Amino acid sequence: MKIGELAARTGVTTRLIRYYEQQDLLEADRAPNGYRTYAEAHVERVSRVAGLVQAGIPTRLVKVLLDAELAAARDEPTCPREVAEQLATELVGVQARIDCLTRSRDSIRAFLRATQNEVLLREADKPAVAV
Amino acid sequence: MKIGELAARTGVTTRLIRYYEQQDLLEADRAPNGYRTYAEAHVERVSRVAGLVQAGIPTRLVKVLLDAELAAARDEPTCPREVAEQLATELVGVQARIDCLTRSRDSIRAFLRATQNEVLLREADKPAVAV
DNA sequence: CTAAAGTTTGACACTGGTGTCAATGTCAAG
DNA sequence: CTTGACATTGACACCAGTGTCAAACTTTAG
Repeated sequence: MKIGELAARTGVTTRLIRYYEQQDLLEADRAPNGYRTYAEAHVERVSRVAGLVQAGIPTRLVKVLLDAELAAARDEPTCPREVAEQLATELVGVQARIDCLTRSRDSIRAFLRATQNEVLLREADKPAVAV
Repeated sequence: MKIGELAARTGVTTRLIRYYEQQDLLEADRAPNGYRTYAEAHVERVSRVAGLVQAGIPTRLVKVLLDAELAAARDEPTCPREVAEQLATELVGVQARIDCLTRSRDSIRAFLRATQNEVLLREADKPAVAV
């Protein structure tokens, strides 16, 4: 699939897809004509990247995270001490973000509930198409 | 307490505290000499603000979120339909971020576990001083 | 009284993530 | 072959969040 389709399927602009590639978060094969070509797996990847970036993780770290994820997937026991420590550090940062967001989510819910707007809640909770 | 102390206690630079105030996320009383003075409650508030901003919520929205939180605290049934809808929208965004981060957190954990770095995990999990 | 530390406002500047535009190339449909 | 949709690269630009520095004032310590 070409970049346009990938963009459409992920809701991420082509501009950003190229940017992420430039930041080394993505790799793309090239068709003989120079066009980038993507496989199914890239849809997921792009969504994840965009999600993390939107959640305030700088691209540099997104790379580290996703790389570790890959390494784990095909369990490579190789892990330079230093990388592990960096991840551990990052872990607490991520957890802090989660806690903070969770708290806000809960207050938003409480607020909507308290103001007779449960209707909106139902709508918001269902999808869960999150990546 | 003055801005310096507040900064020390929250780990947020004075620069940012002033910035947040300028963005209308914070209010500060002024001592006769012009110095900003803060109450205990501000420690919490500043931490929350910084946390949300770090989690990728733009300051404009942070204001909306925290305002709703306050309103809910002293249950004001007042809630312009429009605000409720904005919050509902924001809610799904927040939830998406949470899901994405949670997923990454779990993979980091799995990775560290898989590479015999449990030691680091213990360290990272304990504190939970999150705000 | 003086020196050091803290505060105030304001300005300049940088970085990272994005939008947008331009010039050029490729491909598919009429 | 021409037209229109989509790709490519590269540049310019913008905004938000931060850092940092400067000049002036206040307060605290010695």
